[in-house]
Amino acid sequence: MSEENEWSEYAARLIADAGLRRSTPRQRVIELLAEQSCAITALQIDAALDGVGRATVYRAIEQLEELGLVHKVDLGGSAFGYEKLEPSGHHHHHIVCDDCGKVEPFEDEALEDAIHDIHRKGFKLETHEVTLHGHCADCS
Amino acid sequence: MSEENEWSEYAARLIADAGLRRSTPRQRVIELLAEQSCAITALQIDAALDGVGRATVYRAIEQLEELGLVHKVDLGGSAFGYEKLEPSGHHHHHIVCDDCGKVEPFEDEALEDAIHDIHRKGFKLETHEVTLHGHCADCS
DNA sequence: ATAGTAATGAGAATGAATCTCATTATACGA
DNA sequence: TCGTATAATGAGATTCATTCTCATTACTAT
Repeated sequence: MSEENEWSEYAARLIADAGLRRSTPRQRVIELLAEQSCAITALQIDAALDGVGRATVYRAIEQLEELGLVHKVDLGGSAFGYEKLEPSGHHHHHIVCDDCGKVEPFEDEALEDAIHDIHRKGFKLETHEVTLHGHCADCS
Repeated sequence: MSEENEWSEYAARLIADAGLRRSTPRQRVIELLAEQSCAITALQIDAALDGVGRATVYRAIEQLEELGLVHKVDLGGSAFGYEKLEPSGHHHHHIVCDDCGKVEPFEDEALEDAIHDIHRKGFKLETHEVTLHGHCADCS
């Protein structure tokens, strides 16, 4: 099974388990998010899905976030980006060019290890977000 | 010299080097940022400084950011936070409770080491931001 | 002191995100 | 399958952080 389908079926299951209905608009948001390999903004989703209202897009994202299916990331632009959270835990972080706004995903095992070694009394840690800032080759 | 004064004098120097004038409103923004031990929003700065216009606060922050004196952080709320960047490079990251919004700073040497070992071809890295998300003791 | 111009503040404008509420569609029991 | 309860939706209004405009003020160098 492709990773996209895996995630969207996983999402459908958690939605059902939460007692929410399987509505077409929400399903379309899920499928669009499933196709992305990196973050996408709420307004991009809204623009991509004709016939799905903006409010529905934001509501769907909010629910998916609460279920731990989607992660909000600040990529330096004017709007937030959202990306799916694989049930496997596999994920990437981002490098942002502060000049042109270009975003590139990256993965680093040592970084993940260091983060998982962090424990803070009184906090149950769930997710984390790492963003590296700098200048890309074109802007240097 | 206290760390606050160190930073605000460093900031004043970079402002001057950039050919900008030493204006009272901008100086007050710098001093307020210098006093903070963690992030503060633009509107909090605006509210704290009577007689300093909102536009001036945002403009000052923007300039300080460009000079590498201030760092913007997304702490999950509706507005961004800003905090001073010590010339020594000494800094902290943040743990956010996704339920109540509480923010706590933390430092971790192993994490910093792992980040400094990351190199990405075609990118000149400058700063980084790490945010851990979870639930605090009160919300668990 | 004065001229040149960076900087400011009040308020308007923008734009992402949220809210409202009348309408529609889904799930579930009969 | 039908009917009902109610979750979910969409259009548009609203909120609120941030940015822009522009006439006025105040640094700075001469």
